[in-house]
Amino acid sequence: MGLDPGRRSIGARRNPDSADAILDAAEAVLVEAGYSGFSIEAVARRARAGKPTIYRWWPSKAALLFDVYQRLKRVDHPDTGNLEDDLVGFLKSLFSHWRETSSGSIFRSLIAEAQSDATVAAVLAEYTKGRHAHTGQMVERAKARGEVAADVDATLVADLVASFAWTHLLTNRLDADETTLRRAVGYVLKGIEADGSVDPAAVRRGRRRVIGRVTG
Amino acid sequence: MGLDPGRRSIGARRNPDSADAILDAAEAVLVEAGYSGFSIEAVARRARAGKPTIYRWWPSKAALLFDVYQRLKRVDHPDTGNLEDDLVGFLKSLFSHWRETSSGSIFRSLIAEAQSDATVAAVLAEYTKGRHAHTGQMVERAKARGEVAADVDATLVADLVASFAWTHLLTNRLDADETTLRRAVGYVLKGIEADGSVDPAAVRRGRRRVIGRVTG
Amino acid sequence: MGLDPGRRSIGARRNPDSADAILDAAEAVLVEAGYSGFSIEAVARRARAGKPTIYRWWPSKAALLFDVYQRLKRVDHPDTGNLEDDLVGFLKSLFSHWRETSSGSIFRSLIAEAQSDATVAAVLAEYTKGRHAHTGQMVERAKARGEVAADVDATLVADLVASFAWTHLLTNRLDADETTLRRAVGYVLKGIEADGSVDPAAVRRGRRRVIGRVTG
Amino acid sequence: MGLDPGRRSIGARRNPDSADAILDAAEAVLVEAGYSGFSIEAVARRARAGKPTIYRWWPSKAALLFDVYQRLKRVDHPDTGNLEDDLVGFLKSLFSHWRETSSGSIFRSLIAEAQSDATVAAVLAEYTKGRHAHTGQMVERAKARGEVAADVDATLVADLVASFAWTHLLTNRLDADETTLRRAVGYVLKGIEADGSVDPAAVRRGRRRVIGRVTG
DNA sequence: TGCTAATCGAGACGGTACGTCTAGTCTTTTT
DNA sequence: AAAAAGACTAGACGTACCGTCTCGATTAGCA
Repeated sequence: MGLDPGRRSIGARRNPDSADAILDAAEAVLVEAGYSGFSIEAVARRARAGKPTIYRWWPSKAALLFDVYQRLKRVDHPDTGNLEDDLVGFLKSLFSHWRETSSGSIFRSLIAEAQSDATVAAVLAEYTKGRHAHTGQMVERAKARGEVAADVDATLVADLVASFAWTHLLTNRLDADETTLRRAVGYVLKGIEADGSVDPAAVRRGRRRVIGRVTG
Repeated sequence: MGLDPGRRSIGARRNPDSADAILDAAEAVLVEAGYSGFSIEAVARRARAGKPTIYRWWPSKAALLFDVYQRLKRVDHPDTGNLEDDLVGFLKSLFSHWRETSSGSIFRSLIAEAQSDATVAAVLAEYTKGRHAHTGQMVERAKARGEVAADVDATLVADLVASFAWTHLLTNRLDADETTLRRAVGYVLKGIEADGSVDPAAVRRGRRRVIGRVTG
Repeated sequence: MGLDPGRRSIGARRNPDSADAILDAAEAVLVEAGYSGFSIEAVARRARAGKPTIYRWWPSKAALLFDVYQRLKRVDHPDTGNLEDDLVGFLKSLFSHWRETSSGSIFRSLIAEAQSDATVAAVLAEYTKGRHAHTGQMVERAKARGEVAADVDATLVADLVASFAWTHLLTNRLDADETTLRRAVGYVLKGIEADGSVDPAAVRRGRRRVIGRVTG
Repeated sequence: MGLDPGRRSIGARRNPDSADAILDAAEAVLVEAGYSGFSIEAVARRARAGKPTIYRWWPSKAALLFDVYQRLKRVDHPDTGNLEDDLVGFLKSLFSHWRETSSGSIFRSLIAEAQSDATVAAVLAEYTKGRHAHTGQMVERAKARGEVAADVDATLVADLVASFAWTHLLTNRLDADETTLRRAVGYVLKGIEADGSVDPAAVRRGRRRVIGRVTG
């Protein structure tokens, strides 16, 4: 861990060991004590760092959280050649990433922090926008393949999907199974109206229930 | 406001004036100082109430927030006889309610609070579940009318729609115009696939089977 | 003890059971929790009485302490026919009374209380004056027997002896053995005994009154 | 007063300005509001100091009182070459010191505090012991001069004299005139002189007039 | 090589809020 | 009329953090 007791200044420039020790400590504190126990004071104690050292490099609690999150965040947007699988795969990997690393706790904390700190909110908004654009590319690829209507707002679709993920994170429902994720994605992709025509469950069972507008 | 300086005990039972003054003060503090400035101490000061009086009736900051929210929350689930209009109307009224009253700030704060306090998280989860069930009834009505496939998971649809609302609240995007809301609802209702008619299984097998609007 | 759970009002007059229960509880609280844990609140809880009931009959914490003390205080001023034995006996019985009942704690508390409450101080002063007069009677009896010079200030002697007792109480030194008490009394006595020989007043007037054992 | 608004940390060590401001404030609060109005909160307000700064250096209310008292306490034990004058002088200077500075209030408070806090009691006991030893030296000097019998317990004499002072402090009787003090001291002294028969006035003149047990 | 400047751990500082405790007052209900 | 019950405002308790500050030590890079 970053508990290097003899860590000192390395001269008139940032000591990367300190930065690492602080990020390590921040993650550890968050995991062990939760967001409510996460304080600059606790991180400094854990990292054997002076508080000013933290404040020098991270202006706020959230900035620190953000860096910790960035260090962990590696969610790929798969390209299976099929939008449903892309989206389900994205949600699955995001959920499991949030569940199995500390990144879930961190991101929750970040969202919470944004509710009381406007600058954090701005940063989070910016970040979210970027992520939506990124996720939206899966939809754009589907458009290019002709899977999806050309006038569909890819960012809005990304927003719908990401929103679903966010709220499940925020309400401790990251244990959703693949069936539920696939069903949710299916609703966005194919709709739920009676003559939207495909029953996803039926489809999965290998049968089709044609419901409407079928003639002859 | 509730700044009744002469408020006293009314005997060995709860004084509703005090309760009101505290809820009023809580709302005012939240509006004026934001979630970061929202403290029991500040509420007590504003309400001219003793802290123990607050703690006697609300075990936590969140419990107080919750009551303040409940006092304001009046979002109806319209019954227009048409699911799209129902859902768009629901989102519109929810967004404007959050935008135009303090309930938006309060609910954001509540979600934030839930991230650091497990009991709040539990209460919020319970509440959310109830709201989803309620919203899901719009879908159930549509099912009954035959608008929506019988095996659609109404709660999941409600989840999708509510998630969209939550994230817009949490990221300061309550200014979404009706067009955007209608489009988002439309995606869930009708799907986004090119002609609403792709058999995903087929796609998964690399082929496309046109299933709808098939003539002859 | 006074923990009668079903005690009720007995109508439009003071309920002696309540008074007793309160005094019992006050004593018990003082013994169990010490002066720092002694509060009207705690006494009310212990006595299963309402705080107003206590305040109705005892205007202050000290008034209650005083009554509790009075209930216990039974220190006799022995008359052995010899002043030294009288005073030593008095101190012995006072020390053991303070040591072996709760009255020591109570009186200490009373003195402490008097330091922050002027009305208590006044009551205590009055009480002390009365006790000194009482104790002084032992000296007066000795005067009558000719043991002590006629112009000795009996109250001042009582003051000296009582002061010794007070400070030993206040500094947890009630374990003084009889030898010490007798020695202390002895120091005071030999100066006032009829043949202790010098009349201080006379000395101050520049004259000497030889009192005893002078020959030639 | 100590109302230095810009007082700040001077690095990772105690700021003597803060300490002074706090001691000043403590004394002022005690003088102005009395012991009942003396709270750490009030001292912090008065000193413009944070409560934790006070608690960092003084573990309890009493520790603070003690330091304030120590700052003021300058009672000399005079050496007039005559024990009576030494003791009367000591009492006179102690009484006037207690009367004319705030040290009287402070010491009273300290004694009161000791009645509810065992650690304070211990400190006070230690302090008292030290003072008695100190005062006892006046008696020891008198022994060396042959004024006092060799087997007299100097500490016990000091105890008797100090007890008299304490109780007068605790019962608002610091207005005792010199005659009373001299009489009280006289009572104790005449009993401890070498043969119970010295004329103090004569001693003061440097001569000893044997008055008792004189033969032929 | 010696000086300057930035960085480090450390921890004190003035503050604010926490959640609990007690003070003393008040009113209703019960006897 | 008095007791029980318990709510009320008020404010102190001692603790945890906040974000800022100053210190003395350390070391890179410039002179």
